[in-house]
Amino acid sequence: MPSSKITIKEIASALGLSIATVSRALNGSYDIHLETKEKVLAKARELHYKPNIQARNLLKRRNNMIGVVVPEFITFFFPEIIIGIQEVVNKHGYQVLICQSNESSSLERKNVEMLEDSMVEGLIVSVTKDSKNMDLYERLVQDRMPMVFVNRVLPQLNVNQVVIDDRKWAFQTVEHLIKCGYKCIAHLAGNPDLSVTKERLHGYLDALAAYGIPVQEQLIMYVGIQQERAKDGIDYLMVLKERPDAIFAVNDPVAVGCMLELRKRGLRIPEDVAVAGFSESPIGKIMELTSVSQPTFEIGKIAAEMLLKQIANNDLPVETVVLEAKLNIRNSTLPLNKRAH
Amino acid sequence: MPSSKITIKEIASALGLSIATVSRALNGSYDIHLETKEKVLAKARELHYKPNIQARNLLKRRNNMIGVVVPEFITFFFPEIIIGIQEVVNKHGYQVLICQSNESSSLERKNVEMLEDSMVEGLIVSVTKDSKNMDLYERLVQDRMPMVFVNRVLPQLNVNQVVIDDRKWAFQTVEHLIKCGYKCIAHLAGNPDLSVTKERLHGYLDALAAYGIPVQEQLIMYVGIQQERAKDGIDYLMVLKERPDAIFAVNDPVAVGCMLELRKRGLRIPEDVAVAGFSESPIGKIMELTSVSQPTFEIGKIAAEMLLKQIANNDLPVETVVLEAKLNIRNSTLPLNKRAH
DNA sequence: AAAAACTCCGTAAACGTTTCCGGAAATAGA
DNA sequence: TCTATTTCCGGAAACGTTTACGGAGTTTTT
Repeated sequence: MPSSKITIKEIASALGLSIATVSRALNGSYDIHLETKEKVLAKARELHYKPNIQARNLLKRRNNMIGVVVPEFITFFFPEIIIGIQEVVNKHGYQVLICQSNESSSLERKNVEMLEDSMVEGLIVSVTKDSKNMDLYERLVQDRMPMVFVNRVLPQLNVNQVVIDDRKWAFQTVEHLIKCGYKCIAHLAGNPDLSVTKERLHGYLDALAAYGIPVQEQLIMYVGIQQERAKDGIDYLMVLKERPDAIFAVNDPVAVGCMLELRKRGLRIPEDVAVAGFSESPIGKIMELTSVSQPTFEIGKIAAEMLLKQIANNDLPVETVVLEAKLNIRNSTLPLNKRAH
Repeated sequence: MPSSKITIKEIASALGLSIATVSRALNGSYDIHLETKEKVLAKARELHYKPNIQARNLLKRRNNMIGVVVPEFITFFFPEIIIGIQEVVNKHGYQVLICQSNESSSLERKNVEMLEDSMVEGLIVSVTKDSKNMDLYERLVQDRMPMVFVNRVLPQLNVNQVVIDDRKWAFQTVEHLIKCGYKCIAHLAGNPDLSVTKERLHGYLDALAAYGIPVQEQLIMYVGIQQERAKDGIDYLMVLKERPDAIFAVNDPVAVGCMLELRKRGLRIPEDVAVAGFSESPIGKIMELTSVSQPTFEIGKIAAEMLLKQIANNDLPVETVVLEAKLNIRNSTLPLNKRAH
């Protein structure tokens, strides 16, 4: 019963030893007689001794914790990244404090400050969709807080990053649409301040340019990144004089929203309108949505490794790691000759 | 730049005060001259002073952390519960250490032990599908660790729980199928050791009994709780002499797996086979799956409140809270007269 | 046989706080 | 003016560890 009150001191007095000897017995094996070491270990087991890591941490000026801040963890994406992170850091004796900012930059700020107060040794961050806390992160960089940004980054910030080449993969996706014979390709973009929004839009424009297709401003609409926002995009696109025959959405939720909305209107996918997404999701897969899959676990693992390295040596040069991705083609986009008519 | 090294001592010597006064100035307002208090606060701001909570925690013998162990957090279910938990505990200055056991009871054990070593003040747990760590939790109960179990519980354990009445809602779901006119209702059950498996099976049997339908053992199959496992169930059920015209699945993933597998075989839902799930998921909703929705956020919130109460007073009687749920009827189950033929 | 080296252990300081206790100075009461 | 009270502050202990230092006892070296 007196389980949580057992300290090194109790063991010492129970055995007529000093706390120093007990500590040595429990930790290493230097300067300690084997016999007394075993006596101590036995007594520790008997009393259900658990070391107080807070005391240890205080002394060593660390706490074996890192913080993770993500915009949400309802969908599979960030949870998978987090699992990757945990897999790596747990092996090194670290625990992870996970915060979700619910896409609110003020909550994000609060979370980061809470983690700072908790004295985490480092931070892995993916910012909210409005990316508003530049000042906060600038201060943290200045205060030399080890940090790694993943997926949604702040390009202006000189800090470690783990990303994929959103621009390149957006290019490939749109190129695929072009090669399928789609003539009028719209883009539903995300929140304008988001790094991934800009990159993917860039890739879309690159592809059009590469194939000599003139850009039509009216085919680009910023709808955000949530499924429910797709309706606005469809409402708008479907009444254009020149109606698009394909849509490249900024991500899978929006693409899925498009598919549901198009179906509601009795339009066939891909015969009437093709749809492609980004950051392949389980739902997208089930709905046969063409999309780019990201190496989520890998992102987490790499980010964690970079962070641990930086914690160990805070003078390492800042690094950006770009991971590979993959375009998975499914029935939401098909070449002309394979489409039913 | 000397940001993280500023202690109360630095402030004291910079101002020619004792650390005691500085501490008083920073904390409360007793026994302190207003003027010196303000001087201290100003200096603290100037030096970017951040209190060392580890030292404080050591002294106060707490650490403002609780642990959460869930079997997974890839799907929406547990993340939503976790958000509910965080919302409550953050308000009380607590942080949450989140662990996922990946449905492995040995990893679950490791996680719990890690959390114990981290000296969390309490634990919220949902066990893995094989529910194997009874001894561990018994010890924790004996050691008076504040704990609340959610969703997947250990009924033999005398500990706080937050659940829904799985049996009742399974009953209602199957009753709905019966009232729709389905004559041969199969049940794909989860892992046999899981509390929810047993309860939902119970509800299924209750409903059959209530409507005088004889139980047919061959219509019940334990397939587990994962989407991929649904194929086994369909493979088996679809070759029975008396083929079922409705399936009640233990949860949404299995139900979704059924729908996909049935579609592959060209069977129509619900005309050829109806499908109902449990614990409504976003994917299920999109696929028009009839299911029981659980109040996930609420589960988290209530569990957190119970845990905080128990942390504050460890002598409270053990309690089981049963929350309401809701049966949402969709196109995967339709009454005879509404089905297309 | 004395000096040197090695084993093993205890003392005490340190990590950064909070808080009890006592005391000096200032104010109040008589 | 002298005592009683109040206001404000410093000293020091405590939380549970780890570890540098020194020293007693034993073993090895010369």
